[in-house]
Amino acid sequence: MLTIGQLASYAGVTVRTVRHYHAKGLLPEPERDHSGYRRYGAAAVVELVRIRTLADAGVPLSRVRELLAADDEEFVAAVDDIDRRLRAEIRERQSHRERIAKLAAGDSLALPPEVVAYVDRMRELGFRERLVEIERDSWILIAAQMPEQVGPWMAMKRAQLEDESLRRLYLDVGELSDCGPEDPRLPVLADRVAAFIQAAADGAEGVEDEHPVSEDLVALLDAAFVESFPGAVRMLELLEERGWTGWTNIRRKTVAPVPCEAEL
Amino acid sequence: MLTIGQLASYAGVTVRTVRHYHAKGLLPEPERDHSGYRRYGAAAVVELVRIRTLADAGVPLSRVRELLAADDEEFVAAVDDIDRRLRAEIRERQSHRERIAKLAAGDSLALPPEVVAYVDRMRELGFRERLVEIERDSWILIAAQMPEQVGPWMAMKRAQLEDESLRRLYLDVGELSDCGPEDPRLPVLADRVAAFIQAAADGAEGVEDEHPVSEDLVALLDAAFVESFPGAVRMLELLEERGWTGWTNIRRKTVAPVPCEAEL
DNA sequence: GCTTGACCTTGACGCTGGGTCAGGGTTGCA
DNA sequence: TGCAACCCTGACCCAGCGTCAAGGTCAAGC
Repeated sequence: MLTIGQLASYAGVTVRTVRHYHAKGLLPEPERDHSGYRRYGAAAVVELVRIRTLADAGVPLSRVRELLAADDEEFVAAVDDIDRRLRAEIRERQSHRERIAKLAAGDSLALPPEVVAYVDRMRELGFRERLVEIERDSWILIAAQMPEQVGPWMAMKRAQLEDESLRRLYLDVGELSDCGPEDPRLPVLADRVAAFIQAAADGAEGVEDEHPVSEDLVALLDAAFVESFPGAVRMLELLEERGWTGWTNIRRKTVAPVPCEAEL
Repeated sequence: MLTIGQLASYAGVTVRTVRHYHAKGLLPEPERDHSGYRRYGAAAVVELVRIRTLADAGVPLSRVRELLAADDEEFVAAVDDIDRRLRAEIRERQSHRERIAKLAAGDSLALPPEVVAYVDRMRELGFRERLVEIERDSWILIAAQMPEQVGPWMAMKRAQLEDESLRRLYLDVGELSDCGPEDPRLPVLADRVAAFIQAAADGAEGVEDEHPVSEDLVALLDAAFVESFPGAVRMLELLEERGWTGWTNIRRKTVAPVPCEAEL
């Protein structure tokens, strides 16, 4: 008669494993001797080896019992199923390998390469670091929501960067990073932004947005802007005074009807 | 300000996942509002997307924090490490696929093909099913302990099967499957076995065992024999009377010196 | 007879990455 | 005012054991 340790060593597994198989009902609990020790016969070794043969071939323990009792046809069907699972797991790891290799190859985290090029160009052109960061983070958010739009949109942005006057305006927006809410540069900047938007709007009257972005995303990007710049809230107020609302997607303010006292 | 559900949906994960990341310290716990709800800013979405980017590339959560904070060099080293793990996992599944395919191709469980051929031949020759089974189980045990020995040894056993007189003896051993301990066929069979072993021993005087088997394994195989046949114990006794001990590996009995009364 | 070390016993927690209740409070809209 | 849709914490669940804790048992050596 064998003790659990002997059984385990014959089958090349640990004692814990044997007990685990008992608990799972894979291997029947044997008789106990007078002191409560489990005592096994040779047949238990055979059973255990058969279980390990399946387990070592990637069969989940939950299916081992079924396979041990299966006839040929059931066995082949079950094996088919398990093989499918194995292939799926392999494909998964392979796609993981590809993704992680791309990350290591220099993609900044969560950023498509076009965006990396864009923020690099911003740095070259001397944009304030804070502005570059908010831009990068914004694109992380955009890429997460609508990855297919990033490519064409990015091309447009890059072109804007190379436009002298626009770039100068945008460079100055970077000064927001050290403007408090009362900074005298804010109204000046708001004027320039409003003028630019007005010109753009005039030039594109009736033209739909090229890059339709959900309200939610716009709100999120505006929030990111506000979180990043201390002067951002004041800037939004100044733009409202000038008839514009929002930042990410600046629009003409629709004048909300002020309720008359009579209506209250 | 975002609720946890909004944050989760921006990042394409479940609420449970966000809370899990809080618990693991991957994502900092945000402020709570007056009713205890978590309130997130846009920066949290960015962080969460970055975490998911790594997780989706197969980075274990336990290493995500490290990678988010890593410089380029550390990042590449960590990625190398993770890629190694992924490759190892892929190799593992591939070997699982091969093994399970072999099992489905007809290998009886845990049996090398030579052994399958051997037990099939036993059935063809009309051996008792019980004997075939104990033979098969014995080979499962042997293959588990010393797989490399199975091939050559099996060749020898197959040759023995084709030896007329030996086969007849072995066929009759199969009758043990319905012999009680007092069956009159037992002494006759024991005589025949003893005679055969004697002859074999005479022919191989001084020759070492071709197939050295550990004492433990021999004991295990003997135990399997005893478990399978009700008459096995009696058979062993009869062989002892004839000067032999054991079954799997029958040897001349070394006569233990009987203690004289004077010595007690 | 006593000690020591190697076994054995049950019970419980740990790992991964969340899923899925349970039992309760909050918010927002009709 | 009610209802659906959120939110909260706490807890158990999956696989396949590893590992510790706290205690009982066995064989051997002194």
